[in-house]
Order: sequence, then C-alpha cells, then structure tokens
Amino acid sequence: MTTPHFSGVAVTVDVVVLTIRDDELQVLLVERGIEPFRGMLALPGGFILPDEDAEPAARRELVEETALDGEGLYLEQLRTFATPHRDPRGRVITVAYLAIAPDLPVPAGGTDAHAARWQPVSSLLSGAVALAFDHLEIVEHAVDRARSKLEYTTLATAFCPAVFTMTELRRVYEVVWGVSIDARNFHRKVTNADDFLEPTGERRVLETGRPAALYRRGAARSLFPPMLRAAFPPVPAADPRS
Amino acid sequence: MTTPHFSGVAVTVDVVVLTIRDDELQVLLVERGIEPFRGMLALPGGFILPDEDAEPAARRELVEETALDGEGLYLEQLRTFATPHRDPRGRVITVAYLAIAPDLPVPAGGTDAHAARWQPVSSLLSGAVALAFDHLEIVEHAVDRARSKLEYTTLATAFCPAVFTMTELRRVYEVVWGVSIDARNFHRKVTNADDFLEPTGERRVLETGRPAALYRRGAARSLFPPMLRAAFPPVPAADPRS
DNA sequence: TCAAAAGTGTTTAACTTACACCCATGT
DNA sequence: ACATGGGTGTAAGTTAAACACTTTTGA
Repeated sequence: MTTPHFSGVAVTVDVVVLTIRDDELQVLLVERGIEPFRGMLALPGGFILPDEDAEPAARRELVEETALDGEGLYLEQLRTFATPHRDPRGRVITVAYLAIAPDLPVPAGGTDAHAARWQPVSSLLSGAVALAFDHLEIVEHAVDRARSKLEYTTLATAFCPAVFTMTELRRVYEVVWGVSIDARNFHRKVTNADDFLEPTGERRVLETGRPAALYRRGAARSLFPPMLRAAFPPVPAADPRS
Repeated sequence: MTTPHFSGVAVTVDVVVLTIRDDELQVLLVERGIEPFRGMLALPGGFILPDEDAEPAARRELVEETALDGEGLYLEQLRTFATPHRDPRGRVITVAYLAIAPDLPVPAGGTDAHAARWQPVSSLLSGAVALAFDHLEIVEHAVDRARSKLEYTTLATAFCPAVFTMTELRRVYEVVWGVSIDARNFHRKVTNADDFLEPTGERRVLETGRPAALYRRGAARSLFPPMLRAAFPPVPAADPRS
C-alpha cells in the first residue's frame, strides 16, 4: 500500500468512431491480424506508451490503424473497462473513447490500415456481426452516449463536414435517433439557439430544388433549449413497395 | 504489439463522495499518512487488486479508508486520469468514481479510517484547502457531472435518505445548483414525473408548520420532462444583516 | 390566534406543434 | 410549367412561471 503495485497490468485505449454513411449510423472497425480473435472485427486501439496520456494515445492509434486523421475529429473519453478476464492474455484494462467523424471516405482499400472498414451499428446490435473481446459492450455504451449528447449539446455538428446544410444536420438527428423530425420546426429551433450555427452566407445548389443555406459550427457546446428525443415520433418502417 | 506491455504501470481507483451537510455540498476526504503528499487531504482510493473489477475496488477502498458502507450508496464511474506524471512515484493511472450519499454521520472521530472528514466543496474550489495529486481536478469533474445529472435523471434522490420530504429533495437542487426554486411549482413538477417519487402515505411532523408527506425513491432513473438549471434564478447573496 | 411550513388553484405568458403557404432552382 | 426541396407565418394546444390562497401543525 505504500508503493505502487506495478504488478502485471496493461492499459490500452480503444476508440469507437461513429459516422453517418448511407443514411445509417456506422462504426469504424479493423480486422485483427493476430491472436486472440485473429480475423475477427475489433475496435481500433492499442497500448498506451510509457510516457503518453490516454487521449493522445487514442488519436495515435486511430492514425496508425485506420489512417483516419484527427483533423476536426471530435473525441471524448467514454469509460474504462476493467473486468478481470476481458482479455485472455492477462490483466488488460482499456480506456474507451468515443469519436465522431463526418462522412470521410476512409482508405478502406489496399493500404495498410489493418483493413479498416465502416460497419453499420445495426448489424452489430442485431448480432449479425460479432466483435472481439467485450467490444460490443463498448460500442453499445458509445451509441448510448452519442444519442444522449445530441439532446443537450451541439454534438450533432460533429457528424457534419465543416460546412453543411440544415437538412444534413437534421438527418443526423433522424438517423441517430431513428425518428422523423419536421424540417420547418427544426429549422426554427436550431436557428434560435444561441451560437449553435453560424451562417456562412453561401448557398449550395443541389440537383433539384431551392438552394440551401450553408452553415458552420457555432461556438456553443451546450444546447439550450435542449432537443428532446421523446418529443419526436419514431420513423415509420421502410415501405416494402417501390 | 503482439503481447501486452506489462511495463510498470499501476492502476488505482479514487472516489469522490458527495453529500449535503449543513446546507452545503461537501466531499469526503482522508488525510494521507504516507509520502508523497503526507499530511495533505486526498480522495479515498487505492490500488485495484489483481483479480478485481474497478467498481468493487472503489467500494472496497471506501469501506477500508472511510468506514462508509456501500449500503444504499449511489456509485458510477466518472472518468480515467492518465496524465503521465500525475503521481511522482511513477506511472499511475486512476479510474475515478462519483458516489453520492445522504447525510450520514461518518465516523470521523477516533476510529481508524485514516481521519476521514467532510469538507465543503467551496473551500476546495476557492483554493482555501489544497488536495494531493490532481485530486482537485477530479473533484471538479465530479461536481460538474453531479450538477448535470440532476437535470435529466432522478439522481437527486441519492442525496436523500430512504424516506424524505419534498422540501429535502428541493434543497438538494437548490444547494447543488446554487439556485432558488419555487416550492409550489417544484412540488407539482416532481409529482407529475412518472415514477420519480413513491408516496409512503406517512407524514413527518416538524418543529413547526404543517406535517410534510414522506416519499421514497421511485423506479425511474431518467427524468422527463427534465429539470433545467437555466430556468431557475441564482440564489441571492446571503443577507449580511441579522 | 399567530407563525411557519405544506400544498392547491388560477392566471398569464411562453413555447411547441402542425400545417398552409411561399420561394428558388433545374429540367 | 412543374417537380423538388428550402424556408416563413400562424393558429391551436400545451406547458411552465408567478403568486394568491388554503391547510395543518406547535406555541
């Protein structure tokens, strides 16, 4: 008790990177090249270096394993998982991070990057795709956290590129929560919230329809009044016709 | 990269126990008996055992160091602090926990319990009382978390004993947020929220005034609609007269 | 009968919701 | 002209804030 127990414990970081692709919430995974769980999908992550803080370690592992740069990437600590036998190799404690990225095309192709790929979150929660270690539990925590923080913070903008339209922002809420939101009331609500959005003055011309105003993230980090999930109807099931 | 780095890192837990005493938010501290920071105040905590999960370790250290039993104690993981030189003895990473207790008289007297004592949070934030290691930063995070969670969860009941009055519950919000709340609207709001409170049917007779109805915690963990801090006026400065 | 604290009812203002309607562009 | 998506106005409904008032106790 008088001296630290430097007794056979290792500390890792694991990162849950969420994004929206193809109108779905997706998470960035890597294929494990070594035992244990060789060939299975896992969260990007690795050991903290002897003189490194946890957050820089998370950013470093992300670059090394997925070639996803921290450029404009939102990153926050999620929680630490320390269940005794969560890693068959021994006592390994992991500090999990939640990251949120705009829909950047990750070099999922032939580069190194341990075969990094985007995977729909729904395919993990349904059990259709299995994850190594306790990484499914970590993803569940990350998704819960993201869903909560959309309510009281301006986190939704982290899913958008530096400049985005009102509809892109609204789709973030709709996809992450699985709800449908009235575009007109949404517009009023977010433009009324102080410093949530900053108009660029520019407009984006789409294939069809009236050009949409473009916005940047504002300075606010908390959102008042909050956007409450419970106020929106769940999205209707996809129509099997057409 | 193929084998865990079991390289000289130690993992501890530290616990921020908050309570309300004398109409003030207070935190449970112990006096350090050994170097480093001998004689200074610190959070209760210690090393995780080789085959122990983090949360049981937090409960165990609390019992060992402060004789505060986990009986009815709310406990949740706060976050992990891994700044390289936060402990002068070497690489020590700590998993911090937030606990909330009703106003239990802790055996702060002659027992072992490393001279555990309650300390007003304000005396720490003002710098009047110093803490060992980075424990001030940990307390700040804990207080922020508690203040936030009062808004969207039923956490406030964790500050109250098993059976409590409406006024005791309201004082939790007022003290933790430093606001003043209309007793009548508060009453209506919390009794309307589903499963926040469960009436016992009993009443408590005070020294003066009409007896207050007694309540128990209900089953709900989230609070809807939320109780928003921003909606309440800050408490006026104490009146120097009288 | 008074003081003090608990609890109810009512008015008024603020906010949300739903939706009719208008705007700006490409084809 | 019309289809498509962007954006504004507004009326109805809902919620919350302020506070007068009643209830129940001890002194």
